[in-house]
Amino acid sequence: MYEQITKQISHLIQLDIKELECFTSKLQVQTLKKKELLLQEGDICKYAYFINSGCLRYFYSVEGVENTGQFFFENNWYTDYDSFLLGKPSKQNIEALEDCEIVFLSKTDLQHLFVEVPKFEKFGRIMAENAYLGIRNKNEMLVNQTAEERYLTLIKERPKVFERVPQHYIASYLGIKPPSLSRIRRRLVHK
Amino acid sequence: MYEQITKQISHLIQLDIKELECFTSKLQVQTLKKKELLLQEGDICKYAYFINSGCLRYFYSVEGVENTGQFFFENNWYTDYDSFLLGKPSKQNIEALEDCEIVFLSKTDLQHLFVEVPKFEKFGRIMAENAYLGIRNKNEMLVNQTAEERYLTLIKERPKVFERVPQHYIASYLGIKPPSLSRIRRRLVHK
DNA sequence: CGTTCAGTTGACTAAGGTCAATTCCCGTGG
DNA sequence: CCACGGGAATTGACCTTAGTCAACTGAACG
Repeated sequence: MYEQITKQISHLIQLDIKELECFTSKLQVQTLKKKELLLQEGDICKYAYFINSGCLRYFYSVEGVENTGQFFFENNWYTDYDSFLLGKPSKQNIEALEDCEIVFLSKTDLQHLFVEVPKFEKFGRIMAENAYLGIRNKNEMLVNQTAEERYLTLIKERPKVFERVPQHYIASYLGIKPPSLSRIRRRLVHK
Repeated sequence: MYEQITKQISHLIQLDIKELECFTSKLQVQTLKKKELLLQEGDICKYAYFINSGCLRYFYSVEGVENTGQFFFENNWYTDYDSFLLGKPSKQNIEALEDCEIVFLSKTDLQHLFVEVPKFEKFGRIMAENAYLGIRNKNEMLVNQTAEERYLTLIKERPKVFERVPQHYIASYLGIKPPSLSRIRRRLVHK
């Protein structure tokens, strides 16, 4: 159940059996069917989620239009850090794109962990740093590249996304509508 | 010299005189003239910068076009976290928009600090969390709002920016060109 | 088989970009 | 004190890109 997550943690910080046990005792597991929501807009995000298997996306829903921010696959963490840190209602929805097994850790348990085993502060820092790097990367993509360049970057760097995610979600991730993605694809094959 | 920064730190973590001294002993100061660069694209960002006075922006330069990411004023930290954390060349330029006094802390000193005074791990985590929240906020603005909405949000939430920053930088921050910002402004007064 | 939904395509629209001319603002030096 | 120079901001004419809407195709599933 917790092999993947403990493997990752051990890679990050040196822990003895007892400390590791203290960590895993705080974990919970849940499964999700495809299309189910792990978090809904308006909820306060009280957990950090680790994907054992499956695939998630988060999206904003603005005036009925969905705006996909990112896709996450197995062995990755995700949480709406904004809501999680500040304890305010989330603007995001987190949805299963496939059936998923999710391990999760509550904010209060994480805070206890920081006190009981201060080494976990480092874990907390690295989580935050990774969250930063992820959104920063997405941001640079949106700001510095054209839609076509973003598409090419995604194909090159994360071809897996195209194998596991429907194209209208990819369009939304790229910041365009499905017809535009179609046209970009057509332009590119005709070159 | 270090009053502002120590005040901020003390607010974050409980430190005795000796620990605080350990921190300040690692700080350095530098001044910048308006338009000077604190960091140039291609450099590896080895420092975290705290603004004692003045105002900075960071921007990307892509095919000769500048792309402003954010403005920072006194009593705020900034660093190119991507370059800082990963030790890779920065894609950003950090420029003084006014004459500045900058306090800075090197990455190696920060790492020593984490070892000498582990409480500073918390400081590191909060720095990363804030960096995340900042870019996350900017990203949501770009992704969920139209150019006009972004302009109105900026006026409402950070009117100071309009008092201290030339409009062509603001346009670039909003993700548009100066003529477009001009037209948005005109449309709005005629309503 | 028929329903449903993703993906594509065409015709048209809208938002923002580009380029160039003009005006405004401000600092500097005669 | 005023005139000039230069960059910032505005404006107009035109262009490019993506969005919208609707029709159509095709594959998936019950």
